[in-house]
Amino acid sequence: MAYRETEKMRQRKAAARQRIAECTYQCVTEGGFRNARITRIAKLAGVATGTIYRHYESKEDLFAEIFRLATQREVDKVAEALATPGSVTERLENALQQFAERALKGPVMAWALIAEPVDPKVEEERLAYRKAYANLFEQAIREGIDEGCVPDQDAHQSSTCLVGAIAESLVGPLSPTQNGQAKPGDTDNHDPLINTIIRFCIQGLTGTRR
Amino acid sequence: MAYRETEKMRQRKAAARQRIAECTYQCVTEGGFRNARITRIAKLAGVATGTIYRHYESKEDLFAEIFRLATQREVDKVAEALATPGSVTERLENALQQFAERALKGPVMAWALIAEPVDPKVEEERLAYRKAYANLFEQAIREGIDEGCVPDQDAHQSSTCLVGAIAESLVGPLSPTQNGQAKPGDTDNHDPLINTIIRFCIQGLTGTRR
DNA sequence: ACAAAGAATGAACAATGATTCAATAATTCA
DNA sequence: TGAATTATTGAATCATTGTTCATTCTTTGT
Repeated sequence: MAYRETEKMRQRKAAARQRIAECTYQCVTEGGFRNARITRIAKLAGVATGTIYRHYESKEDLFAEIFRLATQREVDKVAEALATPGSVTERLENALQQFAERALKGPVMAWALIAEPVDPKVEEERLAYRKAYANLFEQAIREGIDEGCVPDQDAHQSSTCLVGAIAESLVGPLSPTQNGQAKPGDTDNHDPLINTIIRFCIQGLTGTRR
Repeated sequence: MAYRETEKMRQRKAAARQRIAECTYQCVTEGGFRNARITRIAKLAGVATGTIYRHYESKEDLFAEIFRLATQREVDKVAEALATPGSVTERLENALQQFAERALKGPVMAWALIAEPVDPKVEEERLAYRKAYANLFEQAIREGIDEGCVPDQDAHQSSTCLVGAIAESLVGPLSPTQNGQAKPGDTDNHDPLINTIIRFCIQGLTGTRR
């Protein structure tokens, strides 16, 4: 016996894996999943294409992991906004705003996560994460119902509506067709859009004019 | 000169084109766009694969046409429901119900139209049709605002929220993963789901509890 | 019936990119 | 150092399907 994986090697491999993940993330950030080629990722990460397959079963697996990673960040932000002190409606408003603002700030990635056509395994992740969002909102709605500031309702269904309303509202502005060649000074003021979304959702939940 | 296209030929060609369209529609109804192979469609339609290319530029073009066709049917139904006599809210409720019921009755096609990952050209059609839905709802909302039964608001944004809420609510029940092997007596009662959607949307619009 | 023109055929082709794997390099430890 | 083991490489391979096109069959008008 003359070779046993040592700690140093383990770390080096972990670093390579991480670099691959980061470069994939970067590729997706730049052009979505469809345009992220394994060869391109490998080149970016400074490894051979084959090496990627020692770290990930397949392209779909790699993409699914990156999808999870990217979405989890967003889910965490929403969770954070919902965990803030304040009334349930305030917290929901914060969460929706957070979600929309972050999406509009990183439109390509947001579009990749929300609406880009993706491979089945990645689509599964998307489904799962939409549920994750819905669950967060659902919990907040439940609290609202308990506190009495939100009327009794099917919290799960309502949260789904909420996720749909915000996602759909963003698809237009995020779509690459629509977003084709962003104008140079494209710092559109999205506040009115965000405000309308928030109003619609809060009203939908509470049935109270605002 | 010895051959000139005659009326009979024109009709025969038109019939072939239509048969191709119908068979594509059927394939999509059975397994979505992804599983609809050109060869399968050709066999179903009783023509050679090459023949399909005398009628359509490419697979994407064919699929885009079928997408248009299928979605237009649904758009028409929604338009119909919105053109019914009654108050704006009643009509909106009818339209939402119509949309949801039809989707749940033909879940594979509905999923293909709403959420299945599709080729770019088809995705464009989807974007266009989502706008078509939104425009219909937008007009109704405008009428509501004029009539005074809906508070003043950005009708376009609101209609988008509305489309998103209903689409998202249906994605879960429609998704093939979730819908995997439908149980034999799968005539789930979807009324509660539909009612929640309607309530959320109408409240979102009007800010009035119901 | 026949020549001209077009339509239909479907096996072969092409394009795309993910994946493999034989060869090579690097690492470990006695 | 060198043998054993593992990691890396990247050009070649594979797999999947949409698309083409030389050939064959139909239609048409004289």
